[in-house]
Amino acid sequence: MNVEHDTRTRILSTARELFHGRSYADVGIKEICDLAKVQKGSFYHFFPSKQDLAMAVIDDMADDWAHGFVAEAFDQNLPPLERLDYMIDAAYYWQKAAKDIEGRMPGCLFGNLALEISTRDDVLRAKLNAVFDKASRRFHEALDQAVELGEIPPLDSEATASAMLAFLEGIILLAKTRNDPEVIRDLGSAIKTLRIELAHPN
Amino acid sequence: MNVEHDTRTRILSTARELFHGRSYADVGIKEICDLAKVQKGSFYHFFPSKQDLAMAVIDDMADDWAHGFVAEAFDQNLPPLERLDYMIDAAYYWQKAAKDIEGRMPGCLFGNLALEISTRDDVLRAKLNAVFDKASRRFHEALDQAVELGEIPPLDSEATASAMLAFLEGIILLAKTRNDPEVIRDLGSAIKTLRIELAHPN
DNA sequence: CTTCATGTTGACCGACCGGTCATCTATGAA
DNA sequence: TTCATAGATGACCGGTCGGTCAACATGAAG
Repeated sequence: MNVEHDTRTRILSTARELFHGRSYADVGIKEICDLAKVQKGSFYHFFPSKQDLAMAVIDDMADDWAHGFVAEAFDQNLPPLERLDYMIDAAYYWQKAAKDIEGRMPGCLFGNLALEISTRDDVLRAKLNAVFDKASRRFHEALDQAVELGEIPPLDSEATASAMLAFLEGIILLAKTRNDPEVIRDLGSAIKTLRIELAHPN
Repeated sequence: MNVEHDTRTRILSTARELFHGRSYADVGIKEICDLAKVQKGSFYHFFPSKQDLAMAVIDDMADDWAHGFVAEAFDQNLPPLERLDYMIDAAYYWQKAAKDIEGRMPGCLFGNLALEISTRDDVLRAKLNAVFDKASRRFHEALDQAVELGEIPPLDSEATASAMLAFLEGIILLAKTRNDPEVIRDLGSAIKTLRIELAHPN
């Protein structure tokens, strides 16, 4: 067992929770250490800086995400268009659960961090961008398959995929501002109506 | 002339710029004072706390916004559906101008603040929510008029309006993460395809 | 038994945080 | 001329920030 990395893991998951629930700037290293029951010197043994911690947190969350409900939602056995609904549902239930427990909607960690730090830290911005790109590719794939199966007419699937991801982030943003996860369900159904036509192949 | 309020105005516009370009937590009162050429004591003469400053900044920006290009975009003389494109265009040009000057996309001040502080400060959250509500009403009105004019079939105009606002915020978020204002134009066109049907009137 | 790497401890650093306050100045009305 | 008020000044507060460091514990390899 990775007892050797237990401390690191504890730091990581504590930081993830705190960053997600509040913000990057608002959470101090001391607070993370206290909650994770780790000494400050130990922290800096594993993470050279707060920025490095943020990088690790993003990686960690992106992994859990990709192998968790995103993998479920974009299951190849599901009809492509149903995957979109599944993704919305997953976001809804996640945020609802969080709100039921903590009383407030944390929103999407990636979206939160992106808006908070992408003007200040280009490295973190690039990393978050990569996460979004990867997510966008899932939508892209689903759309291409839907076209192949004749479920929808041909369209600019790459741009539409990005638009769908943007819409997902947007409704989570709005839901968080309203502190009401139901917004995700109420508006989320519209994701399938989004559509960007193929450019004229002049 | 309001020389009497010149100091206050300088604080306000400086804070607005800094909050918009970076974040709430990352900008200190000292920095605002230095840039606005105001003494700290003077600052606290006008604003009881940083939170009050944020409130004022949001009000200030919301005013400029409502009377500025939002008023233009949602001009009653424009065909309803064109207003949507106009709004996307306005967002695009604004962000592009900002990037050309400062090298980075600040995104939407309201969206930025909403994700950063709405889990920590319910008063500010409520204020931002009100701003979004007001913006949503413009979309709502445009949609209702489009239905009236027979330009689009009847739909749940209120929910669709919210979805459109969410989409706008979402593409700005994605564009900011990519640091590329073109994203707004490329994806923005899809806003008109968003559609939420009326609930079954069983 | 020694060596060395991995990890732990907690005191410590300078800088900065949001916020306070006594003091001073400028203005305009009585 | 007096007086009240609005505003400006900058030193000061306790606390926290991200980060450093030398000393120490542990355990496996030689």
